[in-house]
Amino acid sequence: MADDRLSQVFSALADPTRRDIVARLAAGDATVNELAEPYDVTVQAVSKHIRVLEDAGLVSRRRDAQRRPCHLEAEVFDLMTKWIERYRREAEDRFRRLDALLDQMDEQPVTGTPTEEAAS
Amino acid sequence: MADDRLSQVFSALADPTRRDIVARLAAGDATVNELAEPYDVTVQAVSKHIRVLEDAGLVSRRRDAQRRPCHLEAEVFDLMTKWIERYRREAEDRFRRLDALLDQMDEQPVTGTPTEEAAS
DNA sequence: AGGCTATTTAACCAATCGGTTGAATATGCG
DNA sequence: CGCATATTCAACCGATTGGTTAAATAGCCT
Repeated sequence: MADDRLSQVFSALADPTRRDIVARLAAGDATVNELAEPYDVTVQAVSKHIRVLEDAGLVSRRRDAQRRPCHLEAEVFDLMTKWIERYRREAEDRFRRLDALLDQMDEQPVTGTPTEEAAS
Repeated sequence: MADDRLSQVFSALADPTRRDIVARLAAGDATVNELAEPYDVTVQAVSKHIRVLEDAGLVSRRRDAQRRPCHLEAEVFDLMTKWIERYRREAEDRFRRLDALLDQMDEQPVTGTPTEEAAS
């Protein structure tokens, strides 16, 4: 994986277990053990998943005695949505222009040369 | 990588070269060779990248003689934005409720027991 | 048919990933 | 202190990834 922030975030969310962890953290903070409970992998594996989310900036952690509760940092989502929305909009605009062109051709079929069109 | 659609899409966009390809396709369709030109990897490597984007449903392809022009399928972005927005909203709502609670405590500091509060 | 261009397939390689087990570290509690 | 709990670190393993080179396939053009 490339080490830029956007790549890290997309990559972190490319794993279903990590997405599920994020989903659960959206409802409230939780410790590693709490998060690990529903999955049938070891707590060490979950600890690694959390590390990935933390490195991506999606999760931050407090200290509470021997516990390390996780907190979702939802602002990072903005990075993704901005990227996504930008290119979605570009593609949709292009699509709309094509639609408009087709409508225009429907009303006024192109039968001659561009020169003829310019003369009208 | 898990084989569910959302994982595929996130995973496909976790690579900067593939994100750049998507960005360029947002401006208009292009062939494999055209897409490969600016990068200093082989055209075969780019062909593989396009395959990944295609499998994720982000790109579709026409046939034009020996060329295979790529077209961006922006609808798939919806899958991601829906997922992201859902949990972002949940986390922000939680944050807002916490804010409201803090404001309330500011106006009316908690000095007694819950029983006292109920009696007032 | 034969050659040129565009693209994919195959086989390989080093690095990374997601998982494991086992040991280490950190902190609260009696 | 000594023990239990929570979490991480280290070493390892098989599968996947992103790249390579070399060969195969597909479809123009003369």
